[in-house]
This record gives sequence, structure tokens and C-alpha cells, in this order.
Amino acid sequence: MSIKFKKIRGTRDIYGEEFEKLFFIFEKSREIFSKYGYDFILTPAFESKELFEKSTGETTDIVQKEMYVFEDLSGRKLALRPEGTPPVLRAILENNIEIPCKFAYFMNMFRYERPQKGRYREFFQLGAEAVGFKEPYIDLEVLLLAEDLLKNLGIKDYRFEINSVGCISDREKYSKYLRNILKDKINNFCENCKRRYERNPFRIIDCKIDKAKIREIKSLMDFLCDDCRRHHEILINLLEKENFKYVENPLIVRGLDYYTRTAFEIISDRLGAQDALGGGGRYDFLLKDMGGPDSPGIGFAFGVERLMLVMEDIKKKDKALIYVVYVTEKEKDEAIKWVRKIRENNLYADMEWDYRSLKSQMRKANNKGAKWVLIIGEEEIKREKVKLKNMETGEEILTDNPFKFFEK
RNA sequence: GUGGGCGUAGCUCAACCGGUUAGAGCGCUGGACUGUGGCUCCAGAGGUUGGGGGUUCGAGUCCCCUCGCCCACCCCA
Repeated sequence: MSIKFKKIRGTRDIYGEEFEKLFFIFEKSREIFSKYGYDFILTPAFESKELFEKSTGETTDIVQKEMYVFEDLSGRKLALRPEGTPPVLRAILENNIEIPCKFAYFMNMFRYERPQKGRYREFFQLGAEAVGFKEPYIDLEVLLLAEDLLKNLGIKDYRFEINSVGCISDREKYSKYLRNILKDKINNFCENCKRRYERNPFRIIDCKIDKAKIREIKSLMDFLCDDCRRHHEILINLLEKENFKYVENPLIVRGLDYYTRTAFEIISDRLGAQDALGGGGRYDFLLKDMGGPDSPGIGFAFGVERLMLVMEDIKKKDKALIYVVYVTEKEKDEAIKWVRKIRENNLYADMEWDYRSLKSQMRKANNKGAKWVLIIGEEEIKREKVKLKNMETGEEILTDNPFKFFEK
């Protein structure tokens, strides 16, 4: 046998235990999100390419080199969504949904990257957006919500890392400062940093190789304007007051252009190099940039596959299987009748549809973990009974009403 | 996009320095047990050694290309 088709790189087939986990996360998250007043939303898998260029940002890696872009037959330039925030905000604006509002989503995303542990080209994100809340109190709620989700999924080894990335003018000031102070030194830095200097100077302070050289460089925190500083201080006070466990990490930059002020990541050390379970932050100017009202927003997303990696296996509780076997083809019709009758009583029944030897049917029942086997042969039909076998004890009973043995 | 490791039966893996018909365990099918699963024993089916090209008398093994998987860099969920 040589299979003709294979799934394409970075995509996955999800079944069995994996599917159970994925669906468990979805069901659990619906419970949690409804406690916090978030409604679920589903948006199209593809949007205009421009939506992401204008919101995620032209300079980001996501837009520059990771988007699945294509033209449809009419020549429209489209993109498979690489992230959830722009489509959800677009939907809020387009449907005239009253702001403030809170939405959650569980959707697949697409990014053209080299696959790695916890990283795929099609993956699921579980996220939320809270639009129209200016004060840091919503930041607190979002963080509490994210942690509530983790706790309810039974995930333990995580930490919240929090930072403020200021507003756009703060970042411009900082960017100018960095370029200035590094102008003469950059040639001594590693190749990565040289590239970062041009594209994204913030990343240089995160460099592991040139750690020593950057010690005297000020952090973005020192460049926050009064409003941004105040926002951050209130949030930190709130977190302390609410006893929320976190660490401040001034190196968090986030790869998206629209973030302002609060930015955070949820890190797990049970993952490989891709150690972020999730991340998020504020985007106070994005709605306006998208042609909407001057409303702030905050959101976050978890990588569902990464959650699955750090979660314990879940035990799926099936109904007890009742397997119906027939001795020869002659009893097949009778077997079908019994399977239907059992299912009508909301019990789990199955049988071998293509005839195989009784031995083979019994083996199948055993392999499937059947609790009961209903045996139908010439003898049973003649006496208008069935033989019921308990697969744990091996005990057999001849009865005309097997239902009294199936405890519900 | 860059670097490293790896592709042999459905699964996990063997096969010396290039040598004859590519093996084992598990799983599967059948039998011992003609109307009965698990345990044991016996037998059987199952392979274009990821694909293509090259070197050689001879390639699973060496070389080149390609596809895929894993890990890391970059970046991110």
C-alpha cells in the first residue's frame, strides 16, 4: 500500500485522545467565559489581506513573511487569518455591536512558519477581546480570567509576565534613544542584533548573547509618559491588592504593532523553546485606526495546542458498550433489531456489520472493551430469548429481557 | 529563511567494513477450542527500505537532489 496523499506540512489530524482534549478545552472555556460575561463569536477563516496589513502591522513578521495570502477568482487579495484580534474587532464594527462589549473565540489560525514543538501552521487559539474599557480594572479582569482558565484546565506550571509598552509616542522616543546610544556600538553586536537594529531595536535588549553590553541601557519603562505610567502603577497596585501572582518583565515587547500600555505573556517551563502558553495586551488606538470609534481595548489568546501539551490526559467516560454478536448470517436481522432497540433506550450498542466468525466477533467485543455481549443464534431465536454474557465475569444468562441487567 | 538530527512492515525498532532471499517484538488474520473474548502454543498475511538520480560486479548502508518528521535560531500562541 502506498498512500497517495499526505497532510501538508505543519497541519495535523486531531482524533482520539487529542480530540477529547481539544473539545474539553472548548467546553470548559465556555463555562469560564460565561461566568465573566464574554459571548463567543466565530468569524470567517479568511479576510481581506489589507485588514491584517493595517491592523496587525506592515512591519510585523506575521504580515511580512508568515501570512497565507491568495487571490480568489475575482482577483480579491485575501489572507487566512493569522490571528484573531483584527477579525473580531472588524466584526464588532461591521455589525454595529454596542461598545463596550466582551467577546471570546476559539478559532483556527494560519501562519507560514517552520513547524516546531508547540508550533504549527494551522493551530487553534482560545482568546478574548474586551472593547471600550479605559481604566486598568479591565486589565485586572482579563488577567484573572486567563488564570481562571488555566486553573480549570488543571494547568499548574505557568507564570504571568507583565510589562507596559507605553503609547506610540513613548515607543518612538525610546526607539530614538536606542538607535542613538547604539549607533557606534552596533557593529560589535551579534548578527541578530544588527538586523534588529534596523527592524525592531526593542528586541536588542532581549538578546542573550550581548547581555553584558546592554546592561547600562535604560528600559522602555523609563520612557513612559505620565498617563501610561499611571495606568501601569494602578494595575500593579490592583494586582498586589488582589494577590495575583506575576512577575514584571520589562523585556516583553510582543510582535504586534498595535499593543499599547499593558502587555503580558503566560509562560510555561514544561514547553520547549516556544514557551508561551499565551499572551495579550492593550490596543488603545486600534479601533480608531480601523475606522471605528476612539475606544480602547484589551485582549489575549492562548495557543490551544500548547495548552494540550502541558495538560494531563483526560479520561473520557463512555457509556458501557453492549456488543451484539450473531452466530451465522441467518441471525443477522435479529441482531440488527437488538442493536436498534438498545440504542432506542439511549444505550451504547454496536455489532459487526460484515459477517465474521463468532470468535472474531467476540474478540472485537473484547478489544472494544464491551461490558456486555448479546449472543444471538438459532437456539435463542427458537426460544425467543437472548444469551447475555458479562465480559468481566464470563457469566452467561439466558433471558427474554436483557434490559434489566443494563444498569443505566 | 538558517542550522542540526532522523525517515526500514499498521506501531516500536534490528540488519557488521557495501555482500546472497531485509528480520524481531507488538498488532492483525486463522488454527489448537467445529456456538464464545482475555492467557498459552502454532501458522499465515503484511515491504518499491519516503521519492528521484548517481557511484559500484553488488546500495537499506556511500554521494547529490527532493519531500516529510523532530529539535533549535528568527519570531510567535
